Amino acid sequence: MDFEAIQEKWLPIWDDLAPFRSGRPDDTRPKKYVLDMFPYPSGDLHMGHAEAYALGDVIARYWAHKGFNVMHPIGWDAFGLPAENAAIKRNESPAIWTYENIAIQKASMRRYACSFDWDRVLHTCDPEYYKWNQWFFLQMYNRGLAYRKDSAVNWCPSCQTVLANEQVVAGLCERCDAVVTKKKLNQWYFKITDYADRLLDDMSTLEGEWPEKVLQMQRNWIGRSTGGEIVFEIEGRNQPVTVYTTRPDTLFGATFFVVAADSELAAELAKGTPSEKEFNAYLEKIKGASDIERLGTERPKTGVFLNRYAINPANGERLPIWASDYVLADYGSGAVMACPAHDQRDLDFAKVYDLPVRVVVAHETDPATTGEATVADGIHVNSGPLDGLNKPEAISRMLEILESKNQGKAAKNYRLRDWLISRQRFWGTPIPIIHCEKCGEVPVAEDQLPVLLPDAKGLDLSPKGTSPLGAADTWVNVPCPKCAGPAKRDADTMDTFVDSSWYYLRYLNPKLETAAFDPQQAKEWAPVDQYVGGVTHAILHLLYSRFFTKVLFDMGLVNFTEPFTRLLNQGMVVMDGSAMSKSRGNLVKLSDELNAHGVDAVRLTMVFAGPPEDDVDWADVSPGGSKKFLGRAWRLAGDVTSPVGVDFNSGDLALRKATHRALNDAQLAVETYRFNVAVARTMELVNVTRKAIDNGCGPSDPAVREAAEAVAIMLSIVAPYTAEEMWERLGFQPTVALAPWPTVIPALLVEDEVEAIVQINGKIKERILVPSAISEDEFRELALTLPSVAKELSGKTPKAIIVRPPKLVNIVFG
RNA sequence: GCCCCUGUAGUCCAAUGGCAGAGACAAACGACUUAAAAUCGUUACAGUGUCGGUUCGAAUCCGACCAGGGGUACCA
Repeated sequence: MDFEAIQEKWLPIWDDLAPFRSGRPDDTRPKKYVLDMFPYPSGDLHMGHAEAYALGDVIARYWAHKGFNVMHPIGWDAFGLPAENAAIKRNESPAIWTYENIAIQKASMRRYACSFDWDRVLHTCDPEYYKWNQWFFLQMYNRGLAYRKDSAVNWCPSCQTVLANEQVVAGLCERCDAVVTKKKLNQWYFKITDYADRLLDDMSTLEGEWPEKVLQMQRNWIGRSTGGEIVFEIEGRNQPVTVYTTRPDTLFGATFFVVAADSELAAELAKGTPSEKEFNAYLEKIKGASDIERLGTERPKTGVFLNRYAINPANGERLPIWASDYVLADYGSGAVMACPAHDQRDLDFAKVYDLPVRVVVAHETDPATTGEATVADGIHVNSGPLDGLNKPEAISRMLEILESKNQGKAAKNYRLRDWLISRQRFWGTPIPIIHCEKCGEVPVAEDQLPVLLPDAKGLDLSPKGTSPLGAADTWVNVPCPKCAGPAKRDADTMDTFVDSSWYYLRYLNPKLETAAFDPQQAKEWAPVDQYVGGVTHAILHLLYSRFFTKVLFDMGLVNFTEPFTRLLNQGMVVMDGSAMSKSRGNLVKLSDELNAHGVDAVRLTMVFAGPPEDDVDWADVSPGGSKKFLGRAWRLAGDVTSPVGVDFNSGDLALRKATHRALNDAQLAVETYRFNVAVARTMELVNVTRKAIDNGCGPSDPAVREAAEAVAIMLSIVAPYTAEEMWERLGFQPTVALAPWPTVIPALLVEDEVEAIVQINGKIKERILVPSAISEDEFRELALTLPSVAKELSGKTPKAIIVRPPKLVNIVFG
């Protein structure tokens, strides 16, 4: 079997037949939307793509065989930094590099036999696409969900650019390994925190449909906690400060008060005090601290006493106020009540500065001497009205007391922060806002969209800390839409995660000019029935897309609140136990593997390697073995001598049973993501059929044809070229991709007789053939009258006899 | 530190609480061959990370521990 020739033979035929076009209006088949995460066009496809798309293809092709109108689109996540870097290096527009790579990847996907609907392709860098990013931005803006604020962002002093969190690896810039620092910039945000509760609570509908791991990661990321807000008066300040705590029950144990050193509150409190100088010096020190230092887990606590006091609302005590960097400025109110006996961080701090530790929850050990804060439940002491209560009782009692005095209330808090979408980069979606000295922020009118990117020619794209767009004078300087005075466009571009948050809807009608997507089509196709992609996107992309979908629901544009009904995370392809990389020298090139073994063998190897969510170690698998198997399957089709349409009913019963058992097991396996098992069933059927041909019913038996046809169809979800060849050899017209999955005949799944085991005290005594329909009484009787069993029984009365027809009888003696 | 996942033949992996083996890789031997490759056939290989518990019965359920992997990083 010459796979090169076979590949060349079928590609034009598939182009012609386009079996996976899903847009025909007269198509009455039920719809199914299968979506692979779209690739970033950096170079050609690699082994990771090969695995992901092989798995997505199994699912898409399977449902097509099962009679569904499957939509399986592909596109490119085409904005992003690598294009910009390539552009700088090659001194040309990022667009050229991007579209070149898209063409390369597209050709590889075609060769890889991906069952994509090539009529639905989209590229996020097309103005026709990013126009709608801008439109969504304006909708967000109008709904109060897009806003600007100053905040400290990751900054690489060497590259002179802002970095996303994902680009900071262990405190270092992923590109140049410089130590990343923080820089304060005015940035755009989407208010995802408004949706925190819904993002969390709606996950109950994804239970069992998404990997538990992903749901867990999202829950942790959102990080909802419950507790209370407590109002502290500050001596010498009119305004009180509210702090959030999960442990209002320990308020009587508070011995000091801490504000985030980098917060405005800290600066204000320090001002004019004897501590001001010391505070400023401290602030300088921690501002210079890199993430590396910050990441040190054993980092000792530091801080400055501000010579100010807060009043504990529970007992009127004066609490010294400290400023420290162990309190985060952007969580809660940037200030905490410190109860060292029952909070480890507070205890660590108290130990450094010799602050008092007061136990309010009784425990065998004393935190002050052990250095271990006691966080467990216990009886409250030294706490006035809370004495004698346990933790939950004390929490609600304290909240009642505070509430009655207007000094606090129950509250929730989230770890989730708003989504920073500004990027100081060229190759992205321009933010459709114009800044006017007189009118302030003015949104671009919807009918003026898209705000096109300027020509990159002549622009300096090299990173320098400000957006390259700002230097495009003719582009950036525009009259204010409101007052016609001089104004400037916002020069930042959007995070590319905006692009991918709604692309699944654009596929429904990627050429639509009047809207981002067609709500009617969305009703018919969306949400996505099956999403397939890497676990690397477990948090950000999936969370953002869920957020967008909820906003769209609130806008009345879609009638669902979750974008992806089922999610499959495939593992990575690794080599010798570790991720492939050039520097490690363990890179396996996909094109080499394809040239050596053929597309089908590589796809089969990916699918057969193990459960899809596990990593595939290319050192552990055998594309050569896959190729051999494909040859065996293919030869089967050539051996069949009975004609197309022969009546299978007269075929060899044993082989027919094997065929229907295999079909049944394989479909069950595919539907539960056990693709490797489905392949094993196919291999089993091939082996059985081979034996039937050579040493059994012979090649002319109709059951052999039935089996070979089943193999072709089962194989076509994994190895489309081989399956197509088999289908042709079996006398059919192309394409096997549209052949219906054979209907499993239930009667052929039933065995007349099965081997049962008889146990005595759980140990196997006998194996007997019994009718599979045997009744419990008959089965028990049969087992008990076996000579060897009867011998054991003589004179003794069993304590219990467990009968599980038709598989097992267990006779238990005391 | 906290949270999650996974531990089954030499290797990758299967087994609704019911005979540990479906499938494959690698190995050994054999057939074919002048020989090799390819192909075909045969064989061998573990008692399921450890300890305890539940059960008539545990790879499977529960608990502790060990090992590997992943997520997260002072979130009050």
